[in-house]
Amino acid sequence: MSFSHPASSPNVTMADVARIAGVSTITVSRALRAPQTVAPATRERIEQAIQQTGYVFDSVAGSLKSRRTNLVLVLIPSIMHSYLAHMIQGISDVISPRGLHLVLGTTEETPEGEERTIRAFLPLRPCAILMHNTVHTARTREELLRYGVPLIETGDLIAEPLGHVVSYSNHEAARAMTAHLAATGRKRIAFIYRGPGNERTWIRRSGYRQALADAGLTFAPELEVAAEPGFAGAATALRYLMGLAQPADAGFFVGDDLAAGAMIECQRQGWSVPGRIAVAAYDDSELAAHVDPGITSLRIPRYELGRQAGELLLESLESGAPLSDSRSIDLGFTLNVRQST
Amino acid sequence: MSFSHPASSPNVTMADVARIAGVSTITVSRALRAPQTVAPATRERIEQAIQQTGYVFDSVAGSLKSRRTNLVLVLIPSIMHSYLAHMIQGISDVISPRGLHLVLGTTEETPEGEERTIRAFLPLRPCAILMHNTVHTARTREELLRYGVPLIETGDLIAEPLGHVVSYSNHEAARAMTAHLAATGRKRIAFIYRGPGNERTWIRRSGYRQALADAGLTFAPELEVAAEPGFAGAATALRYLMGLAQPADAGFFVGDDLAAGAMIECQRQGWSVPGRIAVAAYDDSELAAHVDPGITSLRIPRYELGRQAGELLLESLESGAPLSDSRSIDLGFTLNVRQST
DNA sequence: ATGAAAGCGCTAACAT
DNA sequence: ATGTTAGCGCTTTCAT
Repeated sequence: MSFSHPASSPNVTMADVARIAGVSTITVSRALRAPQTVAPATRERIEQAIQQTGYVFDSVAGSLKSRRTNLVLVLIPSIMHSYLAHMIQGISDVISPRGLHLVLGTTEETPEGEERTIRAFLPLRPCAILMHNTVHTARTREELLRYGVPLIETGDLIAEPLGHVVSYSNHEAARAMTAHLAATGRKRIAFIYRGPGNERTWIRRSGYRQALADAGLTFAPELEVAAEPGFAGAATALRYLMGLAQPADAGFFVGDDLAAGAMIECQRQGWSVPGRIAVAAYDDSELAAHVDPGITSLRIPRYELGRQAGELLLESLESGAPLSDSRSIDLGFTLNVRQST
Repeated sequence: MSFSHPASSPNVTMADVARIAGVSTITVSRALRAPQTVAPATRERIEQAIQQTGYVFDSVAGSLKSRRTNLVLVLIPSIMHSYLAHMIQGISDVISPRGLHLVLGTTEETPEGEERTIRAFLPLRPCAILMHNTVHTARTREELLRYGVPLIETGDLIAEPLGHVVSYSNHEAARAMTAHLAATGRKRIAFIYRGPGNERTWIRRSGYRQALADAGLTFAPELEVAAEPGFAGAATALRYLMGLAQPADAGFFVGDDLAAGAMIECQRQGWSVPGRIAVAAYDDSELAAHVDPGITSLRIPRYELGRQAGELLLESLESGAPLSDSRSIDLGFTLNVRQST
């Protein structure tokens, strides 16, 4: 597509500012980037020239020569996943004060979508890349490693990351919750996830299965249910589970709002919680804490995940350490037991 | 800050590709941007050279020469406001296929924050700017107009926009809901907003007050309450309203999740809804529709707001029309009446 | 503390 | 359909 709209019309350049201030362009450049290296009096004249002309620095030109942008690419499955908002805010809070900007891309939940998105974004020359995903195509892995900027993966603690990892263990979190349900005497614990599920879903499911095995409970395939998104999906899944020959006595709802939908359905049907069925949620929310009965949930430190990822990114940029010596940070999770279990 | 990390190491340039393909750089450039203007055989050789070298286009250099970036600046109050996610997704869905990238900035809810953010982002030379805000400092207005790219404001239909407007009327929406409450016989209608409130809050309040006047109800200052954020804030506000000498008989909850918090408190206190008090929400949500009783809410077309803003932005970029001939699009709202009123 | 020269990797403008 | 020339606005490098 060709845009006839100029980014900015007859423009004031650094050269103009320099001329007015009676210095060379490089001095203006230094006054902007490292003020302390320019004499106060000179700086003053430059400031005035900038005010007078309304000069706006052009980082496109700056980046071309310096071979360094201030763009951080953040790749997420979808913007609509509200649970990512906290993480993104965490990233933003850390990088913005350092002059870095956040460019948002979505992967549509698939490695292929991620590959397309990355290919579309690399021409921007981001100075770092953060991905809420740990499963990539071979080409993506290769292209990212070749590109050579700091890489951070979030989403799960993985064995062979591309670069840094900041996360918690999905497997352990799901296992801990399932173990809690088993410890409170539940025998028919269902695992309800938002279909069609992604890599993290399967990891969580493996934690669930492991906890069942640990507790000596028999694994029942009919208790693993892919729910349609939304409250209605949760309700449908729950009705199915309660209608089984051997009904579920606990539901572990893995995904945005699934547990809330289930609670509403229990109320509607008159199924007492936790009397008839225990309800547990993967992700904590204000709702989970405030409804009556409160919903037992896993608290994932989403904001902190973003903050730490941002910090790590800044450190990496400053140290210039090679991708190969990467760090893996485990931020853990908390099991908030409430009245629903 | 100085980063020693190169955005990309010893790089393949267009000149390298051109040499290998046996053409000039401009031909490679054309093959990438307008393939149909290059002979198929030539194109083929260029493709191969790109594959072979792993060449990645550098849009920093491209933008410098063409004076045109593909960055769209999207300014929002805060990333944590989940109701904006739909709008941002709408924008993204429209602009991504056209090769534009979304850069996210936050204004911290104040015109001064917005001014700082814009100043920090203008050096990126975004090709368009979208703001979920209609109140700007004088300097911001001046800087944006001078900068000269297409501008879109969302958040409210305003009389004197900087550029285009895509929104609905906050005043009319609040008025319609309040009128509905009055029409169903409520006399003591409370207006509960998330404190400290922003420009949109006051506009909505003016709609509320207008509807009261229209219905011949006396305005009661004690019925306008700034709630603390979160469910607890809504509960506190509600208890206050019910404890008044003349208690409220309807609550219009204006802000994220306030209504849900109120419903929970009603349940806890045993206040029947809508018998003892009617509950209405400014913003529709899945929760509002599914809880029992369902919550009467205003549906704001958030995704569509983003989509249309994106479309308008693309049109503006293509037409190159001056900022002055801007459009104002009213997407309206819907009043979803449910059992809570 | 400041400057001169060179050039980053592309694309506009004008050929042919 | 393809090429030549020039230069976008900065920063690097090397001087002074």
